[in-house]
Amino acid sequence: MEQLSPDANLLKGNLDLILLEILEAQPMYGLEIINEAQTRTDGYFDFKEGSLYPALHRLEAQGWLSGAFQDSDSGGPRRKYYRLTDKGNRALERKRAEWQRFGRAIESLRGRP
Amino acid sequence: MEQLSPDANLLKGNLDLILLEILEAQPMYGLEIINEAQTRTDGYFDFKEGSLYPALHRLEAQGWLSGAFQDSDSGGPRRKYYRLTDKGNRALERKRAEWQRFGRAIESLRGRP
DNA sequence: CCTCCTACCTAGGATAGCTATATAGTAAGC
DNA sequence: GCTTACTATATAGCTATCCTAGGTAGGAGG
Repeated sequence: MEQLSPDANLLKGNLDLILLEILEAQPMYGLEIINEAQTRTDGYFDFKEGSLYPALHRLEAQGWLSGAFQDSDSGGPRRKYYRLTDKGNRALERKRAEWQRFGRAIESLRGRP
Repeated sequence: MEQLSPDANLLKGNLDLILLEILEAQPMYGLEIINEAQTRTDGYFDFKEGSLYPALHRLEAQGWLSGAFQDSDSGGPRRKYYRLTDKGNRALERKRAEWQRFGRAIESLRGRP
C-alpha cells in the first residue's frame, strides 16, 4: 500500500475519466467504485464520498451513466449500480483522447532552450 | 494551428507544472510565456492573462520563482522576468514525478473485468 | 494629441473536489 | 426490544483555481 495520494487539483477534470474507465468493464455501486479504485492503484486513489456521489450524479445527469437501485446480496442497504451508456462510451473515448493530447502538450514544453 | 484547447479543469493543478517546465530552460516574462506555450503546443495551450498572472504571483510567493522587472529591448513597457529558484527546480522534479505517478494510476484502471 | 500595441494586474464568478454530517436499512449481542 | 456497528447513499458548506472582463500605464507612429 502506498500512502501518497494525488494533489486534489490533479483530479479536477480527470475524475470523470477515471469513473468512466472503472465502469467500462462492469457496472458497480458507489462504495465498490471507491474500493476498486484503491485496489487497482495500491491505495493511490482514495476517493471521498463527498467527491464521488456528486460526480456520479453529474455523469448520470449528462446521460453518460445510468443508475439503478438493487438489493444488496449480503444483507446491507440497497445499492445503486451505475453502468456506462452508449453516450458514456463515446464520452470515454473523447476523454481518453483529450488526456493523451494533454500529456503530449506537457511533454512538448520540455527540453527547449 | 490546432483549434482545440484543453478542458479548463485539466489545467487545474497542472498549471504550476506547466509554468515550471517552460521557465526551466530560461527566464521569461508574462506574455512571452503565453506565446511560448502556444507555439510549443501548436496553439493547444492558450493561457489567459487572468490565469497566468495570479499563478506567477502564487509561485513567486511560494519561492519557486523569482521575478525581476527589466526594460523592454524593443521599446515597450517594462517586463517582469521570472526565473526558477533552486526551490523551484526541486518543486519541478516533484511535480514531474507526481504527474508520472498519476498517469500510471489512470492506466492501471484499464482493462479489468 | 490620439490611437494602437504591449505589458502587467485584479475583482468577481463558476466549477469541482473535500470535510463533515445526515439518513436509513440490516445484523449481532444481550 | 434495545443498543451498537456496519453498510450505503446523499448533501450543505468550504476552498482552491481558472476564466471573464475589465483596468492601468508606457511607448510608437501618424
